[in-house]
Amino acid sequence: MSEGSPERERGVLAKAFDVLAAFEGSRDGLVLVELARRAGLPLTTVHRLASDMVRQQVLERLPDRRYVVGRRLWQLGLLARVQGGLRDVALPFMQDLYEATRENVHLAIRDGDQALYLERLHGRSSVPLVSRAGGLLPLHATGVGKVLLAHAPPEVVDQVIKNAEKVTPYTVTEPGRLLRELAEVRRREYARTVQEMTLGTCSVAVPVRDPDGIVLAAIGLVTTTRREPTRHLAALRMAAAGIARDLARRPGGKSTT
Amino acid sequence: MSEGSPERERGVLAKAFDVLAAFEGSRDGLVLVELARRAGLPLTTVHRLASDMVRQQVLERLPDRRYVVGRRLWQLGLLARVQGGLRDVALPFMQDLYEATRENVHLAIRDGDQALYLERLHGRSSVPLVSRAGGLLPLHATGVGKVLLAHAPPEVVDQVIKNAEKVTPYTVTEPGRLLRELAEVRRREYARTVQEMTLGTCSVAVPVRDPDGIVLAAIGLVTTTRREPTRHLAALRMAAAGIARDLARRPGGKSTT
DNA sequence: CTAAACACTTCCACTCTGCGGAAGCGCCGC
DNA sequence: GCGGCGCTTCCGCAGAGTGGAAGTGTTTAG
Repeated sequence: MSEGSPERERGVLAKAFDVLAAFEGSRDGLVLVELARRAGLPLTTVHRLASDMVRQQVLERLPDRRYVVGRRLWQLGLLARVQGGLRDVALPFMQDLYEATRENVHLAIRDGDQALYLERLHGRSSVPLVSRAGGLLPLHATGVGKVLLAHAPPEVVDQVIKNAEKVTPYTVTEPGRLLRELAEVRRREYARTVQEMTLGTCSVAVPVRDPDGIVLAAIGLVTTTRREPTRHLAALRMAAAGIARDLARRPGGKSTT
Repeated sequence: MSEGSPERERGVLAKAFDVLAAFEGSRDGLVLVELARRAGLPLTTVHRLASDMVRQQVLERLPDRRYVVGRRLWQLGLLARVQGGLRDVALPFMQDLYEATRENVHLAIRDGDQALYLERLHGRSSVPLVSRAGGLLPLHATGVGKVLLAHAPPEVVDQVIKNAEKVTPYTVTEPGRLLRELAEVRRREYARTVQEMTLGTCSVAVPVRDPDGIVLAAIGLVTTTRREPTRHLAALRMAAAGIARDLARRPGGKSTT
């Protein structure tokens, strides 16, 4: 294969996960030929792998020939305690925050040069967003992302700034401006964005720290531009402090990553 | 292999999912030898498979040699829209229900002869429980389970009743008594249990129906025995009706399973 | 109505991946 | 120092997995 890695990299298992990864850009499932195309594998190979995974209930084949990710993968995925179970500790505080504000509530961690959303709470009256649990969004264009970036190692900051692209016309991508923003985030301990990820929305986010003061995650709110999110700053900080407190109280005390 | 199924069943993929399944009974991760034992596979085979899955970030190996399920599997698992995305539709209603009652809120579907929990919401003051999202519990011993069982095909009811075992001394397992309870659940459209799954707790659950009236899921509350859960019946029914209404409004209109 | 396009299934000769017991290493407890 | 435990590496080879080709069935366009 052309990946420049050990040729044993492309065994059955690797191919199976290529197939599963193909669903990441999909909303409504994929027919076999499209699945093969996205996975970058021959049709027959994908046919066989997909059939095996349907048998395992990892994939499901709908009557209209589309494949979707199956419940078995969902069940197995839930066995993961991402960031040491941070999501489970944070969830009650996120619920409190949702109740208090009725806005979208996000919890995210840094995953390389992106923000990985651990959870998103929202109500039926919350502004619709592109974020979802398990999803990745740019660090430079989101509130939680800016908090995470502000506390990232310098090489990550350099990489993100070098590759920063506009998502909306308002997305800040100029290196100098971004660096000043990140310094401001560290100084005042919160980030605020206006229409940088989605037009019509703005956000505010604060860091969640471990007992050693290391920033593990960011928690944030997203509202419409008609509602100023920083008025919820006190509530956000209370939620972040509560999460930090409960993390400190746990036997392990620290995350496993 | 001795499974009596097609011999191709035991390929690499099947073994890999055997390995992942081994984590289902685990809380704190597994060392290699324990993983091999639980997966029922030779040590060398599991070593190779586990190393491949670590490379894929599907598993993670901790400094103390334990393996845990990794964030990649979590991310891929979240691509599944179990029961057609029912959880996502139901979540705002579950949040409302949690706010109104401050108790554990469950959403479950029937998975063969067990209850599969799609989501569980709880606060820091809610009574601790064994249930978790992605987990399975017996149909005959839980509130949501009894609702699901009451609306299951007769062969499922027969199987569950035949195999019913006590989880606590209060678990109802006598066939006649169970059948009468299920008839009562159908008549009054809710189930109530007292200490059948966990001592000190009781529960109430109601059906969630699709536009054709088919019971898709059950939503329920679990409280301590000191707090009568049926006083929340009206709130539960409102939540179930709201979920049903939103399900009916969706383009697909129906679940995909 | 017909042809083209598309999605999918099955075949099968062949390659090379994946197999797992054995041997050996390192660490820990007694 | 020894035994037990967890883990890593080796390696010959059997058969699992490969994928292009051919064929089937359905849908779409003219």
